[in-house]
Amino acid sequence: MFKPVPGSVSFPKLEEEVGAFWKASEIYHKSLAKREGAQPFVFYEGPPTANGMPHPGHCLTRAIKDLFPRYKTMRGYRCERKAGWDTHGLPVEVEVCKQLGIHSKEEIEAHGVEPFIQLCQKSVWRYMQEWERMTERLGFWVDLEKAYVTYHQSYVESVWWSLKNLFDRDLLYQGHKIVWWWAQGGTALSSGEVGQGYREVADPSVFVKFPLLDDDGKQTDTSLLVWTTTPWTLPSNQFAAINPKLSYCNVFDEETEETYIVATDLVETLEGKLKRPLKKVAELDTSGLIGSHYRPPFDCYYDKSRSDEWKVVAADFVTTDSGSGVVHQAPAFGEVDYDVLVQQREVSGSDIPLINAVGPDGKFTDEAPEFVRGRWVKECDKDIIRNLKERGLLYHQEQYLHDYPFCWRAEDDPLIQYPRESWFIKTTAFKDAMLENNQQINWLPEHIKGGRMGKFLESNVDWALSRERYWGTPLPIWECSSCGRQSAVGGYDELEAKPNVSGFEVWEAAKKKNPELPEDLKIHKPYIDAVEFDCEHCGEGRMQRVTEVIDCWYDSGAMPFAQWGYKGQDIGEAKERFESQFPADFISEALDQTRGWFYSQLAISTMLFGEDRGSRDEGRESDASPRPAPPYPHPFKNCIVLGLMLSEWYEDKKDAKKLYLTEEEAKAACGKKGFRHAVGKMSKSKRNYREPNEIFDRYGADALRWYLFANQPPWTSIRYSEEAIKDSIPEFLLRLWNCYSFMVIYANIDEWDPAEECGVRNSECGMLDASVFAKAESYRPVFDRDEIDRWILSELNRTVALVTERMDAYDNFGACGAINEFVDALSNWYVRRSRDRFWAKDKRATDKLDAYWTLYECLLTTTKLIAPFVPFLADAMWQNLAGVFQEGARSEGPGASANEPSSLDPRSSILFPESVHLCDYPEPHTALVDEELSERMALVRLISSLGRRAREMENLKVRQPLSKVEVILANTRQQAWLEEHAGVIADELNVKAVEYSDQPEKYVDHQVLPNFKLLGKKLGKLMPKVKAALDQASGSELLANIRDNGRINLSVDGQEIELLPEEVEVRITAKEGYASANDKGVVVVLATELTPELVAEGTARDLVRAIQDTRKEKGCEFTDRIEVGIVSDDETVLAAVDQFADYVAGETLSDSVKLGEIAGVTPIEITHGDVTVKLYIKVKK
RNA sequence: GGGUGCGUAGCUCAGUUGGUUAGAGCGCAGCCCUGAUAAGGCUGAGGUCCCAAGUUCGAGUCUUGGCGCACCCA
Repeated sequence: MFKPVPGSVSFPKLEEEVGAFWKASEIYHKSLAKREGAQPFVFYEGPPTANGMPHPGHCLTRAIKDLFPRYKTMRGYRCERKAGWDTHGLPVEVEVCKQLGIHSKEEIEAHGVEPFIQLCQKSVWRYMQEWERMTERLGFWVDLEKAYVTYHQSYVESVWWSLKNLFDRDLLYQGHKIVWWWAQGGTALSSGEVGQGYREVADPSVFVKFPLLDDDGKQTDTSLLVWTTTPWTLPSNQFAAINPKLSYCNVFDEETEETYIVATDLVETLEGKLKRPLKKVAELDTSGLIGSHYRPPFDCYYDKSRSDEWKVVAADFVTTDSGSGVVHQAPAFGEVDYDVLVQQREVSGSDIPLINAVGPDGKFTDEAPEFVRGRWVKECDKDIIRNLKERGLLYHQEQYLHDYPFCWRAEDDPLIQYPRESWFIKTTAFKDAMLENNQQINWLPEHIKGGRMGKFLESNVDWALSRERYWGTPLPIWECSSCGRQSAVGGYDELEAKPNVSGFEVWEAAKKKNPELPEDLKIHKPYIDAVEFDCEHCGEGRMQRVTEVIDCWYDSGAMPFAQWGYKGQDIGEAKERFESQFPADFISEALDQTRGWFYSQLAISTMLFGEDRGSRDEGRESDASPRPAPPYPHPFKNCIVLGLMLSEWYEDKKDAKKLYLTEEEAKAACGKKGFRHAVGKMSKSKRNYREPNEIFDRYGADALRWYLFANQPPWTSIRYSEEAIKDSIPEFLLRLWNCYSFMVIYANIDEWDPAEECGVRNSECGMLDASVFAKAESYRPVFDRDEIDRWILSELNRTVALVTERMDAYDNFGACGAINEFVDALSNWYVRRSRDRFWAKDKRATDKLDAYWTLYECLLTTTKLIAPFVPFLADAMWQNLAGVFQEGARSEGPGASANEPSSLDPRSSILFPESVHLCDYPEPHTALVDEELSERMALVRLISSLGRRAREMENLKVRQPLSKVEVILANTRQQAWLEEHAGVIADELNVKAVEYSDQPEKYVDHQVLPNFKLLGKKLGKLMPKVKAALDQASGSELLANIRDNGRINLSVDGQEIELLPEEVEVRITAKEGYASANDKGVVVVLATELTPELVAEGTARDLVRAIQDTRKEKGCEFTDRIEVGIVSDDETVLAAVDQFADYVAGETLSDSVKLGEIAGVTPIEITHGDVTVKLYIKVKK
């Protein structure tokens, strides 16, 4: 016996039970144990940070990350899923600062780095529980207990090892980076922080004369007209940039009597500003101009160095949108300006110094012109302009409105771009290798490859690795205090073995003071900073660690090896784990990770394990890359790039602040039309989305998962639409549940039990498929069963094949579509059409047993099919459907089985998979797929639907039988099919006969159209005329032509044209005046005349429905028997009872159906058409 | 300013190598069916396929140029 299925089901409750069962029975571990030794399917978890609340967007990533590993596991692969946590970085520090109520680095230092990082370490786990609960509740199977954590010592050491490798290969170097600098706070700001602080301000916009020098270094009478909006950077000028693609000219200004060089296109604009004409003297050869020398506006550096360093350079970022087409370059204060310097260094082969007249405090240094020294740069703009004016170098000045960033913590402080010493990884040396690697990755959607990722790689710049912060992986570089030479350290033990090493006592003291401190902190600031040792280079100084930590993106990008603590070992577990789990078959994150985790992984892997390691001959110690060096792609082969998650809500039209998450709620609060629909970014403050936990409680994880998988390809932007999540219950989950519930109800009534049928209860029964079922005598070969059985099994196997194909292509959307279509066919055609067979009296009728086996097999296979998608529902169904094979050996239900002893060997005490997740994914039985049968059944369904449409239009209820339906088909091949299915159609449409009209002309018009696809090439330009000719000719004549001659002959434009039958398409349309409907080459015509017999039968059916309703209202069991009495003075009712009493009795489980009252029973009044009938129904107990 | 993606029904989206009646779901209006049904089915209204030009016998689909939106970068 199956466990009875409750009348109404709560999916959230069911899921809690299934989840508890998984936990207690260790199903996840068993699913791995089962695949011991199998081919691995490698998955990498992109580590989230747990110091923020999990967000609906994380549900999507985690759901997709769960889906494919589950699928691949069922397909026979072994898929480990090691969880991971990203724990370092500025966001953590900011959280802690908030907690402490401090901002700047000075304040952190004042508070003490040691207590600060201890707080950071704790803060990392703030929302751990919420994350674990969300992960579990969503059904994301991942090994949380063995999660990798980026601050753990083994992880940090692994990162160190990789950095040492890069350092030793001369790929790690120090340089300048231009950052957005908060001078007052003494810190750089991240791009996110900068983005928050943009404000529109008016800055000066000045045109300054830079006199050109002749070959002897003498000033000429021609000046570059140079534009800038940051006059304070002029003392640090190093170049003037022009765009060689623009044209430039000399203009003579009669007022100043000087000649200037400007972009030709800007002359007119300039004239407008000056309100006087300029005289164009000559077009200039830009290539000749490039390299020309000029005199910079201030001499503070000019005097001290070689004058030929100030020159005109080419730069394509110069535009004619504003300014003069000649742009002032101060490499210290602009990223693009700095790039120009780097280029010039390369071109000249000399180390041109970076000129910087400003200190880190934002004040001019003593190198600056005297009148600005020691002053905040932004305050000096005016004085600098005045000074230029006095010296005759200022040509024009105005105000310029633009957006400029201010500090988000001190909003009066403008930020400045400022050079900081920084460590870089020479990723540019690997640009081609990364591009090649990228080329081999299967990106979904595909456009990421050549688009966002490809373009990003094309414009690769060296990775600025270091951060002047506290909570992060310390940069493992030690520098000699005496000779200044540097060494990289690849591990803690390596450090301990250094000559005369000291400083470990700082950690030991801290640990002694607070034994609770995690060991992992010893490799962090400030403890690690105390460790120093004798210089290996000069033997005199002490080696001390540089102060920086590294970019936490490097941490996460190192996870392919760092998760195992791999440090290039030749043997051992770390090596084996790493090598067997590299590269990943599958990863998935959202689009924003393109420049984040996707890039950091790709870059690190290409540099460390690449085919082309950018071999360099001047490596410091060794230039060997670590093993392995597998072919591209690595470290991941397939990557689903998820779209952004948006939210959907409803706003009160009168007050947009009032918002509702479902239309229902909005309607209740604002009336039917008092609200508007909105889609947009999720916002915590707006609260325009429902927390994941609440979604789980209201609708369940499966509803959410199905919504995420089935409603759109995962890379389009996905709305977190509560409405749509809710809809996935009736549209899919409940529909399937109803089929399952139907099966269980009737199987139990009929005492049909597959295990008993097979005689294999509690013994070996494999994966519960046809090979086991065939042991049952009642399990007949599919080919002997009813057509509808063969049909649904054909659909099932077609679906299995399609789903497998789609999932192998990482197309969950397509797979879900196929599953959904199948469940719809099962529910709305198979079960509905087969109900009579389940209700048949003879419990052992072959036809009935066929139906049970067919439905059972469909359901069981479906549970396996949907297991990766909706794992809870699938397992709940499986427990009951398959559970009968284990009766007695199992306790009741998933929740109750928590007491079972746990065993990691799925075969030891369990004879069949105790969970659907331990099953193999179904294989399609192609022999059972019958495409023609699918097509036929589709036609039958189409005819039924057309028939109902015709009834609808004539207002003829389906309950009223009609004498016949006539069907006209455009495709004569289909006629024979129909004859075989007449019974089904007659039944569906409630007609006595299905006929094929011998006078189609009476009901339909024929239209012959050219088959454009076939004829397009043959006819070319004649096409429209042929179409017109066919239009004009009589359809039935053309048809007769085809019938008699096998072709159509036309004369078009004096040309004889012959059309073969396959070159035309025949359409039929129903004529007016009949109860008919048509579509896709089918016309259905209903006979509408009613005889008294038909009316009586219709009435009888109406009575059946009324009695059934009453049974239901009275709460009858399906098997309760009743007595029926009917009182009416209507002739048709009397006739109906007279003629169809047996029929009514049979349909309603009545022992008797008679005219007249039943004593002691309160009658129920029903209406049939416009007459009233009294029903007496007595339930027999 | 540059890059990438996207503009199809009131909303959210499908739409095969270009083929002539552009589909689905939701919503709206109306109806039907129902002893598996918190279901299901049918019908209706609703479309300048963002605009323009081009290629072609034929363009939602291809090309070019606009316009608009989103994201990333500057």
